[in-house]
Amino acid sequence: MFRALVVEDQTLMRLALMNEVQASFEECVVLGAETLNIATVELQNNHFDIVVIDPGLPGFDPTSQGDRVAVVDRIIEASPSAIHIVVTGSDNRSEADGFRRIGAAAYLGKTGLAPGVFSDVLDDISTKGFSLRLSRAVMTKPDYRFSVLTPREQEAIDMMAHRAPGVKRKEIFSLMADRLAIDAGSAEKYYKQARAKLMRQGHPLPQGL
Amino acid sequence: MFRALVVEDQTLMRLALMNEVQASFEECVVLGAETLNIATVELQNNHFDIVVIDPGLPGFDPTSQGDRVAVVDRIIEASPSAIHIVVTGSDNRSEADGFRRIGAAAYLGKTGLAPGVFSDVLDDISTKGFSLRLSRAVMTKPDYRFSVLTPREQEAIDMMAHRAPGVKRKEIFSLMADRLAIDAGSAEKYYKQARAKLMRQGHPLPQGL
DNA sequence: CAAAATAGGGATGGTGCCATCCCTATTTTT
DNA sequence: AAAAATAGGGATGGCACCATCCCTATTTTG
Repeated sequence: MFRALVVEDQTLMRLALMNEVQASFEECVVLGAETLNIATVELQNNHFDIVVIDPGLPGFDPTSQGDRVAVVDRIIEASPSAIHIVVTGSDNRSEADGFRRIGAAAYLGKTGLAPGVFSDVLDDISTKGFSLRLSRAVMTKPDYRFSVLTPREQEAIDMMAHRAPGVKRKEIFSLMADRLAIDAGSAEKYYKQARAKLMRQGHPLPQGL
Repeated sequence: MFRALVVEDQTLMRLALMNEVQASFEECVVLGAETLNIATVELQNNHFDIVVIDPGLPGFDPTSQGDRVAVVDRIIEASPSAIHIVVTGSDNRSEADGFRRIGAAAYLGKTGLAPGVFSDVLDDISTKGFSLRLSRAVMTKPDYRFSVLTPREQEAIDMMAHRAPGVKRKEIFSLMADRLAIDAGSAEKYYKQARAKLMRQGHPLPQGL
Protein backbone atom coordinates (compact mmCIF):
# COMPACT_ATOMS: atom_id res chain seq x y z
CA MET A 1 0.00 0.00 0.00
CA PHE A 2 1.42 3.32 -1.12
CA ARG A 3 1.71 5.92 1.65
CA ALA A 4 2.15 9.67 1.21
CA LEU A 5 2.33 12.71 3.47
CA VAL A 6 1.49 16.28 2.45
CA VAL A 7 2.84 19.05 4.68
CA GLU A 8 1.11 22.32 3.82
CA ASP A 9 -0.64 24.85 6.02
CA GLN A 10 -3.14 26.23 3.50
CA THR A 11 -6.11 23.90 3.83
CA LEU A 12 -7.52 24.09 0.33
CA MET A 13 -4.06 23.69 -1.17
CA ARG A 14 -3.28 20.78 1.12
CA LEU A 15 -6.46 18.99 0.13
CA ALA A 16 -5.81 19.71 -3.54
CA LEU A 17 -2.29 18.32 -3.30
CA MET A 18 -3.62 15.25 -1.51
CA ASN A 19 -6.02 14.79 -4.41
CA GLU A 20 -3.18 15.06 -6.89
CA VAL A 21 -1.18 12.43 -5.06
CA GLN A 22 -4.21 10.15 -4.89
CA ALA A 23 -4.86 10.58 -8.60
CA SER A 24 -1.32 9.41 -9.31
CA PHE A 25 -1.64 6.07 -7.54
CA GLU A 26 -4.21 3.32 -7.80
CA GLU A 27 -4.44 2.42 -4.16
CA CYS A 28 -2.95 4.64 -1.53
CA VAL A 29 -3.28 6.41 1.78
CA VAL A 30 -2.51 10.11 1.93
CA LEU A 31 -2.02 12.03 5.15
CA GLY A 32 -2.18 15.79 5.38
CA ALA A 33 -0.37 17.81 8.05
CA GLU A 34 -1.00 21.49 8.72
CA THR A 35 2.11 22.02 10.83
CA LEU A 36 5.63 20.71 11.11
CA ASN A 37 4.78 19.31 14.53
CA ILE A 38 1.99 17.13 13.20
CA ALA A 39 4.22 16.02 10.34
CA THR A 40 7.07 15.17 12.69
CA VAL A 41 4.84 12.97 14.84
CA GLU A 42 3.63 11.05 11.79
CA LEU A 43 7.12 10.70 10.37
CA GLN A 44 8.27 9.16 13.64
CA ASN A 45 5.49 6.61 13.77
CA ASN A 46 5.00 5.67 10.14
CA HIS A 47 6.78 4.97 6.91
CA PHE A 48 6.09 7.10 3.85
CA ASP A 49 6.96 6.61 0.20
CA ILE A 50 6.42 10.25 -0.75
CA VAL A 51 6.46 13.46 1.26
CA VAL A 52 5.23 16.72 -0.27
CA ILE A 53 6.46 19.84 1.52
CA ASP A 54 5.61 23.53 1.44
CA PRO A 55 8.44 25.19 3.37
CA GLY A 56 6.30 28.20 4.32
CA LEU A 57 4.78 26.83 7.51
CA PRO A 58 3.27 28.49 10.58
CA GLY A 59 5.85 29.35 13.18
CA PHE A 60 8.56 29.97 10.62
CA ASP A 61 9.52 33.13 8.83
CA PRO A 62 8.58 32.60 5.17
CA THR A 63 11.11 35.22 4.10
CA SER A 64 13.98 33.60 5.97
CA GLN A 65 15.89 31.24 3.74
CA GLY A 66 17.32 29.57 6.81
CA ASP A 67 13.89 28.72 8.19
CA ARG A 68 12.75 27.29 4.87
CA VAL A 69 15.76 25.05 4.54
CA ALA A 70 15.44 23.97 8.16
CA VAL A 71 11.89 22.76 7.61
CA VAL A 72 12.75 20.69 4.56
CA ASP A 73 15.94 19.40 6.09
CA ARG A 74 14.20 18.19 9.22
CA ILE A 75 11.61 16.32 7.20
CA ILE A 76 14.17 14.72 4.90
CA GLU A 77 16.22 13.53 7.84
CA ALA A 78 13.09 12.10 9.46
CA SER A 79 12.24 10.10 6.33
CA PRO A 80 15.46 9.35 4.48
CA SER A 81 13.97 6.63 2.28
CA ALA A 82 11.06 8.70 0.98
CA ILE A 83 10.85 10.79 -2.17
CA HIS A 84 10.64 14.46 -1.22
CA ILE A 85 8.80 17.00 -3.31
CA VAL A 86 9.03 20.69 -2.44
CA VAL A 87 6.09 22.88 -3.45
CA THR A 88 6.19 26.64 -2.94
CA GLY A 89 4.46 29.81 -4.01
CA SER A 90 7.61 31.91 -3.99
CA ASP A 91 9.88 29.73 -6.08
CA ASN A 92 13.22 30.59 -7.63
CA ARG A 93 16.02 28.66 -9.23
CA SER A 94 18.65 29.13 -6.56
CA GLU A 95 16.37 27.80 -3.86
CA ALA A 96 15.61 24.85 -6.12
CA ASP A 97 19.34 24.11 -6.34
CA GLY A 98 19.66 24.36 -2.59
CA PHE A 99 16.88 21.89 -1.91
CA ARG A 100 18.20 19.55 -4.56
CA ARG A 101 21.55 19.52 -2.83
CA ILE A 102 20.02 18.42 0.46
CA GLY A 103 18.09 15.58 -1.15
CA ALA A 104 14.79 16.81 -2.60
CA ALA A 105 13.59 15.02 -5.73
CA ALA A 106 11.44 17.82 -7.10
CA TYR A 107 10.88 21.57 -6.77
CA LEU A 108 7.55 22.93 -7.97
CA GLY A 109 6.14 26.43 -8.16
CA LYS A 110 2.48 26.67 -7.27
CA THR A 111 1.60 28.80 -10.27
CA GLY A 112 1.24 26.42 -13.16
CA LEU A 113 0.95 23.39 -10.89
CA ALA A 114 -2.27 22.12 -12.43
CA PRO A 115 -4.28 18.92 -12.07
CA GLY A 116 -2.35 16.10 -13.73
CA VAL A 117 1.06 17.76 -13.56
CA PHE A 118 1.92 15.75 -10.50
CA SER A 119 1.99 12.52 -12.47
CA ASP A 120 4.41 14.11 -14.95
CA VAL A 121 6.61 15.17 -12.06
CA LEU A 122 6.75 11.59 -10.81
CA ASP A 123 7.73 10.49 -14.31
CA ASP A 124 10.50 13.08 -14.34
CA ILE A 125 11.79 11.81 -11.02
CA SER A 126 11.87 8.16 -12.05
CA THR A 127 13.54 8.87 -15.40
CA LYS A 128 15.76 11.89 -14.72
CA GLY A 129 16.08 11.80 -10.96
CA PHE A 130 14.87 15.35 -10.46
CA SER A 131 11.94 17.49 -11.56
CA LEU A 132 12.01 21.28 -11.71
CA ARG A 133 8.91 23.31 -12.54
CA LEU A 134 9.21 27.00 -11.88
CA SER A 135 6.16 29.24 -11.75
CA ARG A 136 5.06 31.15 -14.79
CA ALA A 137 1.68 32.41 -15.85
CA VAL A 138 0.67 30.91 -19.16
CA MET A 139 -3.08 31.33 -19.42
CA THR A 140 -4.46 33.82 -21.91
CA LYS A 141 -8.13 33.09 -21.34
CA PRO A 142 -10.10 32.44 -18.17
CA ASP A 143 -11.35 29.08 -16.93
CA TYR A 144 -15.09 28.57 -17.03
CA ARG A 145 -17.04 26.53 -14.54
CA PHE A 146 -20.75 25.86 -14.96
CA SER A 147 -22.72 24.25 -12.20
CA VAL A 148 -25.18 22.66 -14.61
CA LEU A 149 -22.52 20.56 -16.33
CA THR A 150 -21.36 17.09 -15.33
CA PRO A 151 -17.61 16.61 -14.91
CA ARG A 152 -17.29 15.04 -18.33
CA GLU A 153 -19.22 17.83 -19.97
CA GLN A 154 -17.17 20.43 -18.14
CA GLU A 155 -13.98 18.76 -19.34
CA ALA A 156 -15.23 18.83 -22.91
CA ILE A 157 -16.00 22.56 -22.71
CA ASP A 158 -12.62 23.24 -21.10
CA MET A 159 -10.63 21.54 -23.79
CA MET A 160 -12.63 23.03 -26.61
CA ALA A 161 -12.31 26.53 -25.12
CA HIS A 162 -8.52 26.16 -25.12
CA ARG A 163 -8.42 24.96 -28.71
CA ALA A 164 -5.62 26.61 -30.65
CA PRO A 165 -6.69 28.50 -33.78
CA GLY A 166 -6.77 26.32 -36.88
CA VAL A 167 -7.22 23.11 -34.93
CA LYS A 168 -10.22 21.06 -35.98
CA ARG A 169 -12.82 20.05 -33.40
CA LYS A 170 -12.30 16.44 -34.45
CA GLU A 171 -8.73 16.66 -33.26
CA ILE A 172 -9.87 17.90 -29.86
CA PHE A 173 -12.29 14.99 -29.62
CA SER A 174 -9.43 12.59 -30.34
CA LEU A 175 -7.26 14.29 -27.75
CA MET A 176 -10.02 14.13 -25.18
CA ALA A 177 -10.62 10.50 -26.05
CA ASP A 178 -6.96 9.74 -25.41
CA ARG A 179 -6.77 11.63 -22.16
CA LEU A 180 -9.95 10.13 -20.71
CA ALA A 181 -9.50 6.71 -22.29
CA ILE A 182 -12.89 6.82 -23.99
CA ASP A 183 -14.24 6.78 -27.51
CA ALA A 184 -13.88 9.91 -29.66
CA GLY A 185 -17.57 9.67 -30.46
CA SER A 186 -18.38 9.79 -26.77
CA ALA A 187 -16.20 12.85 -26.34
CA GLU A 188 -18.06 14.53 -29.17
CA LYS A 189 -21.32 13.60 -27.53
CA TYR A 190 -20.32 15.19 -24.21
CA TYR A 191 -19.30 18.38 -25.93
CA LYS A 192 -22.56 18.65 -27.85
CA GLN A 193 -24.61 17.87 -24.76
CA ALA A 194 -22.74 20.48 -22.77
CA ARG A 195 -23.16 23.11 -25.45
CA ALA A 196 -26.86 22.36 -25.72
CA LYS A 197 -27.29 22.76 -21.96
CA LEU A 198 -25.56 26.13 -21.94
CA MET A 199 -27.50 27.38 -24.96
CA ARG A 200 -30.79 26.32 -23.40
CA GLN A 201 -29.96 28.33 -20.27
CA GLY A 202 -28.95 31.33 -22.33
CA HIS A 203 -25.32 31.36 -21.22
CA PRO A 204 -22.79 33.49 -23.04
CA LEU A 205 -20.50 30.77 -24.31
CA PRO A 206 -16.72 30.93 -23.92
CA GLN A 207 -14.80 31.90 -27.02
CA GLY A 208 -14.42 29.09 -29.53
CA LEU A 209 -17.91 27.77 -28.77
CA MET B 1 -27.87 33.37 -12.98
CA PHE B 2 -25.22 34.00 -10.35
CA ARG B 3 -21.83 34.98 -11.77
CA ALA B 4 -18.49 34.92 -9.95
CA LEU B 5 -14.86 35.61 -10.83
CA VAL B 6 -11.83 34.17 -9.01
CA VAL B 7 -8.52 35.97 -9.53
CA GLU B 8 -5.68 33.78 -8.26
CA ASP B 9 -2.47 32.68 -9.93
CA GLN B 10 -1.96 29.35 -8.14
CA THR B 11 -3.89 26.89 -10.27
CA LEU B 12 -4.88 24.36 -7.63
CA MET B 13 -5.93 27.12 -5.25
CA ARG B 14 -7.89 28.86 -7.98
CA LEU B 15 -9.77 25.69 -8.84
CA ALA B 16 -10.41 24.99 -5.16
CA LEU B 17 -11.77 28.49 -4.62
CA MET B 18 -13.97 28.11 -7.69
CA ASN B 19 -15.30 24.91 -6.16
CA GLU B 20 -16.06 26.69 -2.91
CA VAL B 21 -17.96 29.41 -4.71
CA GLN B 22 -19.89 26.83 -6.71
CA ALA B 23 -20.76 24.92 -3.56
CA SER B 24 -22.26 28.09 -2.09
CA PHE B 25 -24.75 28.69 -4.89
CA GLU B 26 -27.32 26.43 -6.50
CA GLU B 27 -26.86 27.56 -10.06
CA CYS B 28 -23.94 29.67 -11.07
CA VAL B 29 -21.11 30.34 -13.47
CA VAL B 30 -17.63 30.79 -12.07
CA LEU B 31 -14.73 32.17 -14.05
CA GLY B 32 -11.10 31.78 -13.03
CA ALA B 33 -8.36 34.21 -14.02
CA GLU B 34 -4.65 33.55 -13.57
CA THR B 35 -3.57 37.13 -14.14
CA LEU B 36 -4.87 40.63 -13.59
CA ASN B 37 -4.92 41.12 -17.34
CA ILE B 38 -7.31 38.25 -17.90
CA ALA B 39 -9.44 39.44 -15.02
CA THR B 40 -9.55 42.98 -16.36
CA VAL B 41 -10.76 41.83 -19.75
CA GLU B 42 -13.57 39.81 -18.18
CA LEU B 43 -14.55 42.63 -15.84
CA GLN B 44 -14.88 44.94 -18.81
CA ASN B 45 -17.10 42.60 -20.79
CA ASN B 46 -19.24 40.98 -18.11
CA HIS B 47 -21.11 41.61 -14.91
CA PHE B 48 -20.15 39.73 -11.75
CA ASP B 49 -21.93 39.34 -8.44
CA ILE B 50 -18.82 38.21 -6.55
CA VAL B 51 -15.12 38.64 -7.18
CA VAL B 52 -12.53 36.69 -5.19
CA ILE B 53 -9.04 38.21 -5.25
CA ASP B 54 -5.59 37.05 -4.20
CA PRO B 55 -3.48 40.23 -4.33
CA GLY B 56 -0.24 38.30 -4.89
CA LEU B 57 -0.35 38.10 -8.66
CA PRO B 58 2.33 37.57 -11.31
CA GLY B 59 3.95 40.81 -12.38
CA PHE B 60 3.52 42.43 -9.00
CA ASP B 61 5.80 42.45 -6.00
CA PRO B 62 4.10 40.34 -3.32
CA THR B 63 6.05 42.14 -0.60
CA SER B 64 5.06 45.60 -1.79
CA GLN B 65 1.99 46.82 0.02
CA GLY B 66 1.43 49.34 -2.73
CA ASP B 67 1.28 46.68 -5.41
CA ARG B 68 -1.17 44.59 -3.40
CA VAL B 69 -3.52 47.50 -2.84
CA ALA B 70 -3.25 48.52 -6.46
CA VAL B 71 -4.42 45.10 -7.64
CA VAL B 72 -7.46 45.04 -5.39
CA ASP B 73 -8.28 48.67 -6.05
CA ARG B 74 -8.21 48.20 -9.81
CA ILE B 75 -10.57 45.26 -9.57
CA ILE B 76 -12.99 46.98 -7.23
CA GLU B 77 -13.15 50.02 -9.49
CA ALA B 78 -13.79 47.79 -12.47
CA SER B 79 -16.73 46.07 -10.74
CA PRO B 80 -18.24 48.52 -8.25
CA SER B 81 -21.49 46.61 -7.78
CA ALA B 82 -19.86 43.25 -6.96
CA ILE B 83 -19.02 41.79 -3.57
CA HIS B 84 -15.23 41.62 -3.23
CA ILE B 85 -13.49 38.96 -1.17
CA VAL B 86 -9.75 39.16 -0.60
CA VAL B 87 -7.91 35.89 0.00
CA THR B 88 -4.23 35.84 0.87
CA GLY B 89 -1.56 33.58 2.28
CA SER B 90 0.29 36.37 4.10
CA ASP B 91 -2.59 37.95 5.97
CA ASN B 92 -2.47 40.49 8.79
CA ARG B 93 -4.98 42.71 10.50
CA SER B 94 -3.70 46.04 9.25
CA GLU B 95 -3.89 44.94 5.64
CA ALA B 96 -7.41 43.72 6.35
CA ASP B 97 -8.36 47.18 7.59
CA GLY B 98 -6.82 48.75 4.52
CA PHE B 99 -8.77 46.58 2.10
CA ARG B 100 -11.94 47.12 4.07
CA ARG B 101 -11.51 50.84 3.72
CA ILE B 102 -11.33 50.63 -0.06
CA GLY B 103 -14.47 48.52 -0.26
CA ALA B 104 -13.68 44.82 0.24
CA ALA B 105 -16.41 42.78 1.94
CA ALA B 106 -14.16 40.07 3.35
CA TYR B 107 -10.52 39.33 4.13
CA LEU B 108 -9.53 35.69 4.47
CA GLY B 109 -6.24 34.03 5.36
CA LYS B 110 -5.56 30.89 3.35
CA THR B 111 -4.57 28.87 6.38
CA GLY B 112 -7.79 27.73 7.96
CA LEU B 113 -9.81 28.50 4.85
CA ALA B 114 -11.41 25.07 4.64
CA PRO B 115 -14.20 23.57 2.52
CA GLY B 116 -17.49 25.04 3.69
CA VAL B 117 -16.02 28.16 5.31
CA PHE B 118 -16.88 30.17 2.24
CA SER B 119 -20.60 29.84 2.90
CA ASP B 120 -20.08 31.10 6.44
CA VAL B 121 -18.17 34.08 5.06
CA LEU B 122 -21.09 34.94 2.80
CA ASP B 123 -23.39 34.76 5.82
CA ASP B 124 -21.09 37.13 7.71
CA ILE B 125 -21.19 39.57 4.83
CA SER B 126 -24.95 39.58 4.51
CA THR B 127 -25.52 39.95 8.25
CA LYS B 128 -22.57 42.00 9.47
CA GLY B 129 -21.35 43.59 6.27
CA PHE B 130 -17.80 42.33 6.62
CA SER B 131 -16.05 39.03 7.29
CA LEU B 132 -12.57 38.73 8.75
CA ARG B 133 -10.83 35.36 9.08
CA LEU B 134 -7.14 35.58 9.86
CA SER B 135 -4.87 32.59 9.44
CA ARG B 136 -4.10 30.36 12.35
CA ALA B 137 -3.13 26.74 12.54
CA VAL B 138 -5.67 24.78 14.54
CA MET B 139 -5.18 21.14 13.59
CA THR B 140 -3.67 18.81 16.14
CA LYS B 141 -4.00 15.63 14.13
CA PRO B 142 -3.41 14.93 10.44
CA ASP B 143 -6.07 14.46 7.77
CA TYR B 144 -6.44 10.97 6.37
CA ARG B 145 -7.40 10.18 2.82
CA PHE B 146 -8.02 6.62 1.66
CA SER B 147 -8.45 5.88 -2.02
CA VAL B 148 -10.71 2.89 -1.32
CA LEU B 149 -13.39 4.99 0.37
CA THR B 150 -16.29 6.73 -1.31
CA PRO B 151 -16.75 10.44 -0.53
CA ARG B 152 -19.46 9.73 2.02
CA GLU B 153 -17.35 7.09 3.74
CA GLN B 154 -14.35 9.40 3.76
CA GLU B 155 -16.45 12.12 5.33
CA ALA B 156 -17.62 9.75 8.05
CA ILE B 157 -14.05 8.76 8.89
CA ASP B 158 -12.97 12.41 8.90
CA MET B 159 -15.59 13.52 11.35
CA MET B 160 -15.12 10.57 13.63
CA ALA B 161 -11.35 11.05 13.66
CA HIS B 162 -11.83 14.63 14.83
CA ARG B 163 -14.23 13.64 17.58
CA ALA B 164 -13.50 15.45 20.82
CA PRO B 165 -12.79 13.21 23.83
CA GLY B 166 -15.93 12.28 25.74
CA VAL B 167 -18.22 12.83 22.78
CA LYS B 168 -20.39 9.84 21.92
CA ARG B 169 -20.33 8.36 18.43
CA LYS B 170 -24.06 8.83 18.26
CA GLU B 171 -23.58 12.57 18.53
CA ILE B 172 -21.17 12.53 15.62
CA PHE B 173 -23.72 10.62 13.58
CA SER B 174 -26.31 13.28 14.36
CA LEU B 175 -23.88 16.01 13.45
CA MET B 176 -23.01 14.29 10.20
CA ALA B 177 -26.70 13.80 9.49
CA ASP B 178 -27.30 17.52 9.94
CA ARG B 179 -24.39 18.60 7.84
CA LEU B 180 -25.15 16.26 4.95
CA ALA B 181 -28.93 16.47 5.30
CA ILE B 182 -29.31 12.70 5.62
CA ASP B 183 -30.56 10.24 8.20
CA ALA B 184 -28.42 9.59 11.28
CA GLY B 185 -28.79 5.87 10.63
CA SER B 186 -27.32 6.35 7.17
CA ALA B 187 -24.39 8.25 8.60
CA GLU B 188 -23.77 5.39 11.02
CA LYS B 189 -23.94 2.98 8.13
CA TYR B 190 -21.31 4.90 6.13
CA TYR B 191 -18.98 4.97 9.08
CA LYS B 192 -19.28 1.26 9.71
CA GLN B 193 -18.84 0.44 6.05
CA ALA B 194 -15.74 2.64 5.86
CA ARG B 195 -14.24 1.08 8.98
CA ALA B 196 -14.89 -2.40 7.64
CA LYS B 197 -13.17 -1.57 4.36
CA LEU B 198 -10.08 -0.25 6.11
CA MET B 199 -9.92 -3.21 8.48
CA ARG B 200 -10.23 -5.66 5.61
CA GLN B 201 -7.26 -4.01 3.89
CA GLY B 202 -5.24 -4.02 7.07
CA HIS B 203 -4.94 -0.26 7.37
CA PRO B 204 -3.70 1.31 10.58
CA LEU B 205 -6.77 3.27 11.54
CA PRO B 206 -6.63 6.92 12.59
CA GLN B 207 -6.91 7.58 16.30
CA GLY B 208 -10.44 7.36 17.65
CA LEU B 209 -11.31 4.51 15.27
C1' DC C 1 -19.11 19.17 -56.85
C1' DA C 2 -17.70 15.72 -53.50
C1' DA C 3 -16.02 14.87 -49.08
C1' DA C 4 -15.34 16.05 -44.64
C1' DA C 5 -16.59 18.45 -40.64
C1' DT C 6 -20.01 20.23 -37.76
C1' DA C 7 -24.66 20.84 -35.42
C1' DG C 8 -28.43 18.61 -33.16
C1' DG C 9 -30.81 15.12 -31.65
C1' DG C 10 -32.75 9.88 -29.53
C1' DA C 11 -32.12 5.46 -27.18
C1' DT C 12 -29.48 2.13 -24.48
C1' DG C 13 -27.20 -0.68 -20.75
C1' DG C 14 -23.89 -0.53 -17.11
C1' DT C 15 -22.21 0.97 -12.77
C1' DG C 16 -21.19 3.16 -8.54
C1' DC C 17 -22.89 5.74 -5.10
C1' DC C 18 -26.67 7.43 -2.17
C1' DA C 19 -30.03 6.63 1.21
C1' DT C 20 -32.96 3.86 3.69
C1' DC C 21 -34.70 0.00 6.59
C1' DC C 22 -33.79 -4.27 8.53
C1' DC C 23 -31.41 -7.65 11.62
C1' DT C 24 -28.36 -9.67 15.71
C1' DA C 25 -24.41 -9.79 19.11
C1' DT C 26 -21.46 -7.50 22.33
C1' DT C 27 -19.92 -3.87 25.22
C1' DT C 28 -20.44 0.06 28.06
C1' DT C 29 -23.29 3.13 31.10
C1' DT C 30 -26.42 4.17 34.45
C1' DA D 1 -29.97 -5.69 36.03
C1' DA D 2 -31.81 -2.62 32.70
C1' DA D 3 -30.82 0.68 29.23
C1' DA D 4 -28.02 2.65 25.99
C1' DA D 5 -24.29 2.57 22.92
C1' DT D 6 -21.44 0.14 19.80
C1' DA D 7 -19.88 -3.47 16.36
C1' DG D 8 -21.03 -6.01 12.30
C1' DG D 9 -23.66 -7.40 8.96
C1' DG D 10 -27.69 -8.04 4.59
C1' DA D 11 -30.97 -6.27 1.21
C1' DT D 12 -33.21 -2.65 -1.39
C1' DG D 13 -34.65 1.06 -4.81
C1' DG D 14 -33.35 5.25 -6.88
C1' DC D 15 -30.55 7.99 -9.57
C1' DA D 16 -26.87 10.46 -11.83
C1' DC D 17 -23.35 9.84 -14.69
C1' DC D 18 -20.63 7.09 -18.02
C1' DA D 19 -20.07 5.17 -22.45
C1' DT D 20 -21.70 3.56 -26.59
C1' DC D 21 -24.25 3.31 -31.06
C1' DC D 22 -27.63 5.24 -33.86
C1' DC D 23 -29.80 8.81 -36.83
C1' DT D 24 -30.39 13.26 -40.01
C1' DA D 25 -29.52 18.16 -41.60
C1' DT D 26 -26.35 21.82 -42.56
C1' DT D 27 -21.97 23.96 -43.25
C1' DT D 28 -17.27 24.11 -44.52
C1' DT D 29 -13.32 22.51 -46.94
C1' DG D 30 -10.56 20.46 -50.63
